Amino acid sequence: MARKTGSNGEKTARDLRRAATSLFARHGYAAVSMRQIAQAIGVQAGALYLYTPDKQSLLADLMATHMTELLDAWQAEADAGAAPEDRLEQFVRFHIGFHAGRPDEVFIAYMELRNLEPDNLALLQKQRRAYEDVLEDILKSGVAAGRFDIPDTRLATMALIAMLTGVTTWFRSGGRLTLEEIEETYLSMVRGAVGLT
Amino acid sequence: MARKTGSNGEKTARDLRRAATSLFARHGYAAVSMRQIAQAIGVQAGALYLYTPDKQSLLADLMATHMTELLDAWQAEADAGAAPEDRLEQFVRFHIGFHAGRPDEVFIAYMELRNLEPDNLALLQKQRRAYEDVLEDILKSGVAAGRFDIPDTRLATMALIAMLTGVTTWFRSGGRLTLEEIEETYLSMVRGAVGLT
DNA sequence: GTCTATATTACGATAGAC
DNA sequence: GTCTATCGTAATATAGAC
Repeated sequence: MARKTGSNGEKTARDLRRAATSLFARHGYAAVSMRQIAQAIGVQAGALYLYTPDKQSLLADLMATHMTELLDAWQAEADAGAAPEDRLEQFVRFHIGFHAGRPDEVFIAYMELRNLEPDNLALLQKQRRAYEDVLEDILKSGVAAGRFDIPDTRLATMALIAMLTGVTTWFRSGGRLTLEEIEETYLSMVRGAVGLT
Repeated sequence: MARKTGSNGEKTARDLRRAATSLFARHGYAAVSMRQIAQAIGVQAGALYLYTPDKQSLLADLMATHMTELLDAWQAEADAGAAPEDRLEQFVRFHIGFHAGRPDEVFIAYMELRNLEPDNLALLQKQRRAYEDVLEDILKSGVAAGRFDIPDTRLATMALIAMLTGVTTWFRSGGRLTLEEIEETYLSMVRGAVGLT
């Protein structure tokens, strides 16, 4: 009971982020008004400005938070000492699992880059690049160990991330395939694509 | 000289489509105003309504035209009688080549679905599905012929199209790699992913 | 912390002159 | 075919009461 009666700030702050994430993903940042967000959480539009200095900062914060969580989650479970093929498998499972559980955040992180102002865009591109480098490092180590057959690790990185991230555009929990089945299929395609026998 | 002096309608109509395509791709449909489009082609905002009944129709028309051109272009060069692995190669080269030459249209076709009104969305999803079926038919024929090793052709279709379309997000003519080099690399990754030896 | 009220600006679309 | 002018609406953001 850290908060006073009638004071709802922390809950409203959480609701705001959740509502904005959902609305931005569904309709796009530019198409969503502050009034819509306010209505979704049951406050007046003016009250939103207690929690964010402006609409742009809200978008930038949602995107940066998502990328930070992504990078932290990987750091927490990565095993840098494992063999390249095992690290690749771990990455594929991690990427699909993490992204499938956050379809709205992923959608925003990929679709709303163009609505970020320059400073915010620069930060996000740095974070994306750091995540791409995670996979590229794995591919490089596999090539160095003679386990992977990849002419250009940068190109393969972009290709594989695009393939894996695409899952979020059509995956729905409870659909035709379980996440485990999808992971298996994608893993075998990724293995084939990098030339693992 | 089919047109009268001082009459510029056909050129303006072309300019309108080109400017709208560029602006929608760069900033997003919802973020672009009719005034911006008008300014880009040097007319007043009101004049745009001589060429489109409204902003939504303009978007829907651009997207449907792109998909129609994509499907027609494939029909014009597809060789349905060839062996599965040859048809797959042809599709990969076609897809990369066609999409790399139209980055703005591709961007819009994938990003602005959520801004289409229901009737327009239904048409576009039908067209997308038809294009996805092109690849899935190839994969199915390869599986039937014992040439491809694919547990789920629908899943593989979505994965491969996501991978191939991703090229447009970073490919720039004159960059580090030529389109031919990219085609070769992607082709070898696709071959591996479908289990072609 | 949330409210009402409002300043300011911009939007999509239309009317009618030329 | 394009213009100017404008209607009606809605946007972001702020001010100040409670």
